[in-house]
Amino acid sequence: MDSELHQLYDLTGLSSNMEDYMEVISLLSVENRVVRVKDIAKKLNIKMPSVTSALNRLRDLELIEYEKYVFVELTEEGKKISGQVYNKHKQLSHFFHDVLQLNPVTADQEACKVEHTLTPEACIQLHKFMQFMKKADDDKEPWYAELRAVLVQK
Amino acid sequence: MDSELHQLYDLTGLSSNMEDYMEVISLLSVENRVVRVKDIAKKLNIKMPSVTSALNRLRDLELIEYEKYVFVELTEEGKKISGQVYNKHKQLSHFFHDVLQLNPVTADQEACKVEHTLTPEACIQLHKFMQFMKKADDDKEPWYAELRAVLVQK
DNA sequence: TTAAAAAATTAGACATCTCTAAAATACTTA
DNA sequence: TAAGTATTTTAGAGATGTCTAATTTTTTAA
Repeated sequence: MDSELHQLYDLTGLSSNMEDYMEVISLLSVENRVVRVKDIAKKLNIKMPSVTSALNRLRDLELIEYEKYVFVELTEEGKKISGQVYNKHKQLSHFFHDVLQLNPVTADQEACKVEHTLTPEACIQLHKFMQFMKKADDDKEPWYAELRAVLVQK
Repeated sequence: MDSELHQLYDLTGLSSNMEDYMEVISLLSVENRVVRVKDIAKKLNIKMPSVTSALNRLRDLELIEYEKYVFVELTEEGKKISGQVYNKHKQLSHFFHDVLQLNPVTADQEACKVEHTLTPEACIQLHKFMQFMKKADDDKEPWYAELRAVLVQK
């Protein structure tokens, strides 16, 4: 159990920016048939030449398959890493939305930033915490309703 | 009340690194009589020339008073900003320690990283959340004891 | 099938933040 | 007070990650 969680939250060894690229590539490869430089740039709010140079670095790290003018694909290693980042993201985004009651968009933005900094240990604890909170919500615990009321207040 | 909180958590407009410098300078000016380049470097785990160049930038921003070979002091604006960062830090460190049950050192490290990314809105919600949790702890709510038990488990 | 439009890349610059090596300044103590 | 030590700064380089302008390649459509 412990080792499973560790696997989920293992560090990638990538910079925040590179992790962002991996995550966006992963998202786009689900959303669209192909992953375009233009779309990566749009999602990350940067210009295309920045994407090209990032893709070259990610290819050198063997996290993507990429040749000039050809669409991008994740390698097995790349899928593993983007999956790890995405798991952290989901966890955090739930925390910010379901617990702290931020609106979904803000919760997502917040998760985007924090996901790169959380250590495996913190993720494991957050995971346990979120399970507890989810159960309280499902069981309609009165204290959980109170918490929600407090957080929704201006 | 709302505006008070906003003031506490307002963004500094500084990069993560610059915020770290401000925080360390603030800490050292409490700990020691004077703030030395050497000590800043040690706290941030970097070399002295990096500190010198950061100090020049912070002086240009009028956040510190600094002249070559003379000890560093925070300006009023600098105190305000380092205070804001420190408040976020304290909040987060409590969350990681008191709620998620990370050990104090890890909790502090985690806070150090996250403190630069949290928006004012998220901070406000976290603040409310922490107040609720503290009250539950003080009131010895059974569910709070359960939560703690879950989080302490391996 | 070829001209126009769209997409992507290259080239080169710039900001941030770090480093090492060497020089300058300040402090200490014999 | 002068020599030696500690501290700080300068100079210059390198990594990361961004940009604009110009060029190249691919796609589209007349």
